[in-house]
Amino acid sequence: MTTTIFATHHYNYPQNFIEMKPKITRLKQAIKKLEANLINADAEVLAQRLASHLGLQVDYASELNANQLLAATTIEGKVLVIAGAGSGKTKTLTYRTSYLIENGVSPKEILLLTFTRKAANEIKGRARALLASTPSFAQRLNEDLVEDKLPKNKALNDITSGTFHSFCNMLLRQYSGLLGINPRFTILDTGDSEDAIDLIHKEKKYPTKITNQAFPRKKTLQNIFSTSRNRRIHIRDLIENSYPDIAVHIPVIEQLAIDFHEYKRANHLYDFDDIISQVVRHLKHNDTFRQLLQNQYRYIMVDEYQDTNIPQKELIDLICAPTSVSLMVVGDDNQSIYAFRGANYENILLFGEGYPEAKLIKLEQNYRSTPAVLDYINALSAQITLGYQKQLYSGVSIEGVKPIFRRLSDESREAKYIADRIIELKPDHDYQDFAVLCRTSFQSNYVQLEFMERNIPFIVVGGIRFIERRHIKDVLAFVKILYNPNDTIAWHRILTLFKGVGSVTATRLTQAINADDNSFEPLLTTKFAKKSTQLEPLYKMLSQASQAESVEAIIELILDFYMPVLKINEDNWRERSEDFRVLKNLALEHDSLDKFLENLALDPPNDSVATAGEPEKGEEGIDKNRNKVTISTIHSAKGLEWPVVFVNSLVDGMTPHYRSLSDFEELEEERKLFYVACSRAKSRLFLTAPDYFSSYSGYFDKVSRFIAEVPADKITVLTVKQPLEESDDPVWW
DNA sequence: ACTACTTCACTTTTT
DNA sequence: GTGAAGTAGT
Repeated sequence: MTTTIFATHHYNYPQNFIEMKPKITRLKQAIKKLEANLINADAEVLAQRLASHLGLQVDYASELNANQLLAATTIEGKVLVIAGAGSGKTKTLTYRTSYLIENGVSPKEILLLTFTRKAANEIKGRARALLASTPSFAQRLNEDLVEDKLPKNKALNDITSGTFHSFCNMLLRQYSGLLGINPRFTILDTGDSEDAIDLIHKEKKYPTKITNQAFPRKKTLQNIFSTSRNRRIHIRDLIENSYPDIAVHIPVIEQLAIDFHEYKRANHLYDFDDIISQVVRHLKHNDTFRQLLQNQYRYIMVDEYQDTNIPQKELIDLICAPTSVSLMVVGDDNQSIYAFRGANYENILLFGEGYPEAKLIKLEQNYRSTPAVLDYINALSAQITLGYQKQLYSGVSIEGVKPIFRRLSDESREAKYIADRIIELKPDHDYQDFAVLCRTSFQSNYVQLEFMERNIPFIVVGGIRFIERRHIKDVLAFVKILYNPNDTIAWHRILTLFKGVGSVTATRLTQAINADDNSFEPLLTTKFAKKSTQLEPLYKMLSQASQAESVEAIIELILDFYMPVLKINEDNWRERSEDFRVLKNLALEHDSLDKFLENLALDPPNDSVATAGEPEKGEEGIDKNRNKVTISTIHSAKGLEWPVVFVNSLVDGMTPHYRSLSDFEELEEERKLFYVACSRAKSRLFLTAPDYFSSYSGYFDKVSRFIAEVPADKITVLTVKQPLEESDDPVWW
């Protein structure tokens, strides 16, 4: 029996474990079944495979390891690739893409779905570089191109790639005729959806209270509607199970969901869920549409499959239904951390159930971490109840340093300890080699403070996103109504900016405009016109903007109008207006309104980045702006890596988060989250925990169970006997 | 429609 | 313990 750290601690197991058992059993069976279809790299088979294509330009065999090569060259059938942390997943997809093309697959037949556009572009870009770097292929490409008078590298641009949302958005617009929908729709982000729900609630005059039980807030409602759709749970069941205190409102909420849906359809509005679900609906009911896509996309690759939700899985299944369509889904079941957004970890575990003939390939060689770190993350992996068997191994023989766990009296000490280690290791590293990963963004505050005091430059990832800032949403609302005058949510947002115009007037005015064939005249002519002196200038601005030549010109006009309004409404208008520069730059990059709006909605700039600290003076060869310590939430760190990683707040209640303690699946996801955090480290991993954590939610003082449950030999626990230089704190168990 | 008071929810957030 | 959002009263 292995000794674990803090073996004396007792942690309550989630109460619903018993109920979970049948589900666990089913999942385990599905896993076992697919494990039986595991294919391993057989040198002979691979050699044959490559030999049969003597014309291959890229040297796949020397660039990839055996299983990567297997995955890259298995191009028919349905395949699940379990790609462990740091196992070269992107590289494999890149080489597979180029292998497909070298095998004569037309780029137009390839569909590559990822979770960010960045990932899709990276794979495409790297595949292009790969093919271009082999002279004869590049030449061949060019010859084709001269012939077809196509721009350079057009071939790879023809690959359909992007996120599920951008793919579906494209389909809805491109096939609007076939599907019988209006292609000029606008996209509601989460906040817009909330506003819409609230608006409908008021318009329909539904009760706000039943027997003294308050009606849920718009945020809660949006959450319920979205979860209900993404996880395919009836609103009634969802509320009864997860929101029991609002059960009296179920009938009204169900009706509201229907109203919300009709409202969106009537006004050409799609929320994030609609974009996918509507495509799924059309695929199910429109045979022409389905066959069209099935014939077009013959080679489909899906990245991060563990984080797909049910509608996304259905979308893939509908297109991939014919056995002739090739499907490769890639993911790591240990890294599914987005259940709160509807991601369904069962998709990856049940892959073999949907495709009984499916093959399984595992990438287990890790190119990131030292053996000492790998040993630890393998031990963490062993604690995860459900998943494919996997054992990561390192190609590196230098053992490295075991992860270090250190408990400190409070969060400030924790931050100090982290800063100390950075200063200590700095001689051998750049600042950009370090990352501090936190369970919640709030937990980074102490670290930020400490870094500021010590002049450690840092960059914070996460927080309020650019696109969600109020003034950005305001400006975009103007753009939206120019594109889709039926965007009642945008109208409402604009009109209520003005003093004297409230919810009622805004709704009436919007109705008048929509009823008047979307002319802006009612701003001047209706009895509401004199509610605010701003309406006439608004009319003028909109009329001008609708004639404007470029997106940039439109933004300029809007800003001229909006700046005075912002000055009245916000004290920090100067600070806020800084963001408009970003907006203007984006406008320059787009030549049409729909592309501009689409990009902002589906690929928003990640400019919510706060920075501080003095850049290093005279440091050579390093971009000052980039040489900073990263402070990030664990979620935002997924897919990234650093030589030195710190994970803080390892108190049971913070990590795992107290809201997850009573639910088996939620606790399991927290465990995976910790796994993601630790597997970001290349050579050094520091784990820290304060002595206690207390808030409105309770008082927590046990070390995280994720630390406690791992065999003691995998980690170095610093104790009193190994004091740190300035350590005057007692060491806490 | 605006304001002052009260209540409530409160991780994570690739879309 | 804190902010946003909802309610009641002007």
